[in-house]
Amino acid sequence: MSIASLSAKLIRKTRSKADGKASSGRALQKGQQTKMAIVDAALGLATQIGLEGLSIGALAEATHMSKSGVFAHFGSREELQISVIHQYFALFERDVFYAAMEQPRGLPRVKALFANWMKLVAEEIQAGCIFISGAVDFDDRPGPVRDALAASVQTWLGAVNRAIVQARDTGHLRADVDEEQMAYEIHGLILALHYEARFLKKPGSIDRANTGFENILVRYGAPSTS
Amino acid sequence: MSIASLSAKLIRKTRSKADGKASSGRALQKGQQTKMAIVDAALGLATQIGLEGLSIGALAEATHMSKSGVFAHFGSREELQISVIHQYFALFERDVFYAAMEQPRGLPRVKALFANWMKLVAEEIQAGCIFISGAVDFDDRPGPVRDALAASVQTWLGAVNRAIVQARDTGHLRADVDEEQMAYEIHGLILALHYEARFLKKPGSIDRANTGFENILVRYGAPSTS
DNA sequence: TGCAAAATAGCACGATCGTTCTATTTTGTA
DNA sequence: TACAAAATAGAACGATCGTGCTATTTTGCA
Repeated sequence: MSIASLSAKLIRKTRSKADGKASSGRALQKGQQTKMAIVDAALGLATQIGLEGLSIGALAEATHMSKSGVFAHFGSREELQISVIHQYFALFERDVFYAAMEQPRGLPRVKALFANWMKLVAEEIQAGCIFISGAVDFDDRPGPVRDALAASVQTWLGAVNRAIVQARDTGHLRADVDEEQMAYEIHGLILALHYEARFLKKPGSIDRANTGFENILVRYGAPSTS
Repeated sequence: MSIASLSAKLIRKTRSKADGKASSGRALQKGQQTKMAIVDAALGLATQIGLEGLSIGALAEATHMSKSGVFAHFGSREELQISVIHQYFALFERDVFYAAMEQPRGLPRVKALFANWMKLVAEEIQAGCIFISGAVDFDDRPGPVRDALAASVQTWLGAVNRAIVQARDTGHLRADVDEEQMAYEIHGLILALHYEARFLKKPGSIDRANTGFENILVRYGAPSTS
């Protein structure tokens, strides 16, 4: 719910053009369509070569447009990168967050969040995850891109924390569970999957991440539950 | 031991110039000195902006040399990056691996490996770790740089695995411990520390990593031991 | 102390980058 | 259908990149 409203705000901010010229009633739509197509292509490129490696020239070639034609939709490379981040966030929200919200509160929802997260990152062993690569690209570079990326990640991690708290309050987890600690350990399993599977190409990493999650559940699970 | 011999091989390969001209008995040394100074400066730059962000121009400015003067020592940017990787590996080996080898085999050594690793990464919250940033930079780009980086990381993770096996054989860990699984979970704790502390600037991450390690020890520790 | 070799500097190259400016084409409506 | 606005293209800019080529300086030994 709160992750949704925040995401809506982010997307709205992206849609509005940077310049302050009030659009005089006219509502053309062709531009919006191609802009969406460009952002989609940009997301595809960014997952492979990272947000930093994303260049307008390569993006123009991928979309069969001119550099200036692509550029005009964003006004700056930073704005393009931010659009990509918001697009990825929306995708992440749909496939991981909302899909898990169909499960009842408590342990089932926590399990679903992790399972969906795993599924996405497992696909990203081939494609790359901009929440992870972007963190490295921008961990030392302040600015609006970094802010947008950190905000998206923190929103997501906050959702994980809330699900853990609910599971604790429902009695599915031990009463003394520190949700930040549990979320931290889960986050580590995901990051290790991306590192060992994507970079080191080590087989069996997915199983190890799942086993790690089961170990965490055993440790933090309420005595009554398995 | 084996991590040492491999490291020696890597360093030797770096020292030898790329061209095949047999140096005719003469043994000048000034060049080696400045080359080491350049590599040190390059390592400092690379930890901040990453191996990919490392440029010869910036490095020349940092060392008060000309671009071509710096370049001549390596012959290519890739060779420079590889030299930086080997330099970082040697540093890592000294501060983390060898320092832990002073502890007796078994649980003490495993604990020391993690503690030293934590100490280094905790310092790198400010500086950045090229084993982590490099993994993102090169996870989709084959070549000698990627190979050198992956080889260094795998050597290190192999050392961790061996220490875990020793601890299991010594009876300090449960007999059914899967060393790959335990090393994976430890690796995740380190990666989450780098991510949450360096990128998200979230306080308390160091404590969470240490708590996570204690949790792992409780789960995998032999029943007789604490 | 001279002299060859090594080390360093200076300069220029092609390529790519983000960005700006000015046409030209396309779009949606009055 | 005409017309203004929006969308796109084209060309050029300054900057930076890695790299090669050619001086010039520095080094270490005979």
